[in-house]
Amino acid sequence: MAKNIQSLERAAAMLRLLAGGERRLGLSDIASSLGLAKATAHGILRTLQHEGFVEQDPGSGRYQLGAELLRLGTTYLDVHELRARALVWTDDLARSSGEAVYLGVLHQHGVLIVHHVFRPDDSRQVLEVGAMQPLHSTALGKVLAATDPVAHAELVDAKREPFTARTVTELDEIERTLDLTRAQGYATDNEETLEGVAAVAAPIYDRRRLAVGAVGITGAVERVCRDGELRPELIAAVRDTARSVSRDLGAKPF
Amino acid sequence: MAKNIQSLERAAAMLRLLAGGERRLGLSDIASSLGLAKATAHGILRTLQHEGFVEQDPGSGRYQLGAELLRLGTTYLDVHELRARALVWTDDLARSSGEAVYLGVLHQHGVLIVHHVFRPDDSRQVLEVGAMQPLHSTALGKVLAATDPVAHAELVDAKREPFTARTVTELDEIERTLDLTRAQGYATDNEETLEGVAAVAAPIYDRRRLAVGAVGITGAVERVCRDGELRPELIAAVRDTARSVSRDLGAKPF
DNA sequence: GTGCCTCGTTCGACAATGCTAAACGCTATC
DNA sequence: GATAGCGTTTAGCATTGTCGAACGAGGCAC
Repeated sequence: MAKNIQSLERAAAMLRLLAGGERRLGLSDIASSLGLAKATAHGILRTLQHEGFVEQDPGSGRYQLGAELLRLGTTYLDVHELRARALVWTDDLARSSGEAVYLGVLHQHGVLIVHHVFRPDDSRQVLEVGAMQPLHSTALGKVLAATDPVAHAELVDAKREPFTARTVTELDEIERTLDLTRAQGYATDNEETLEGVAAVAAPIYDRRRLAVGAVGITGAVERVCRDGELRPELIAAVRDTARSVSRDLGAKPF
Repeated sequence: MAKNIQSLERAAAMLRLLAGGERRLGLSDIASSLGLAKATAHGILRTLQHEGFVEQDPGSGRYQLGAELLRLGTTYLDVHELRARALVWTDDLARSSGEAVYLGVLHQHGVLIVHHVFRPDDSRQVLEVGAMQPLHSTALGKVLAATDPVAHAELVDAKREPFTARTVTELDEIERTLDLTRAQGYATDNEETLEGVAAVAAPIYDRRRLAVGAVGITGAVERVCRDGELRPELIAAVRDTARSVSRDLGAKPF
């Protein structure tokens, strides 16, 4: 394996550290967290600051993430082909289902939300684009783990946190769920991630028949479930949407 | 001035290049655009790819921005203090004015939108968080240029593009507008950026009385204007919101 | 089908580059 | 007013990233 550039790896580690820590971090904290000399950390931070990737509070001297990350992150969305193709279909799905729609792709150890359509009512909702969801408990995550080998490996390696009483963390049982997901072409999340919240998701394929993402809806269990199971018409709507997006991406329907 | 880390500067230039180019770029294009040897560019790109900041299309081998940027950019919003304080007030402003609300901060040569509340009706709207607005023609930009010396310098240096027939590009006239903005405490954009669209904005100050951002509303000129001027009640609402956020940030009201 | 061109990638050697450790000025604290 | 901690700067060394050239794989034209 070829060698990567040291200063870049360290800069990336700093950005992730700043993203993880709740509030701003001081230079000494950053240096000791990464095992670097203060001067080394300072040189990297100075450059990152000059480029807009980190900002420094003038008063305390502490560092936090910079605005350029927001600008570039938004640009990533603009270029994202899957997201662009899905935009039309997800709006329809939100309207027909009456629930919030999420579009996610595999990123590192979880699902990165790249598109989010609000539930079509006037309630206050926060945009979750850019947020991460776990692989083992969410509908989007199970779909990706069942259809993308890389996602599956990530799920096996990850520590599977129990979020609610219904969260499945044992690998054997999860594998059986993934087999079922592959067989029926969709996955559900019945209060396994959040109490009172259920979800359905289906995979999106590209022209090489590789899974490139997943689309699904999420809503209060009282609305999206009946007799403890996801309502069939919602499952059908989600699967139709996934198929439509796949076809837009060039996947053959047979 | 201290020296910055070369490889980091080059990596940042690459990310910006990838953000600027419409579609994916090839290695040779990137290397020649930045005046680097192909091997040098490849080493940086390989590291950026490993860290998730760029992705490579398996088929064509071309490079594009990576998902980690979206994740970090969203985290930037979560940590953003001004945005957090403004969240409550901007919702109220959108409801009372019936128009879309924007919150912006100075970034590089323009205004970066860090918060956007949709106009409270059922029309289809696209989220503009992460987008940039010019300093010389928008209400947010004029407010920042009038109250932040750094923003003012950026405005003077920038090339001021005429977007509509009403866009003011001459520096003398802009300076007079900025004087007026300082005197009355708000700025307007009367079809100077987009035909048929007008805006008002007011500055937000921190506890040291330094301008840290601007908040404003934007809407169709038929709704927000009367007799060719912004409606006074909208101006008052925007200024009230700006004052409330400033007070939340610790600014003394006197 | 074959040649050619261009692409992304790898290799090895050089020296420029970024790293380390120690000292600096500063602010806040007690 | 001494101290402890902060972010920052400095100087010198050797590690590190850079470069030019060569490699192998695809794609296009003919």
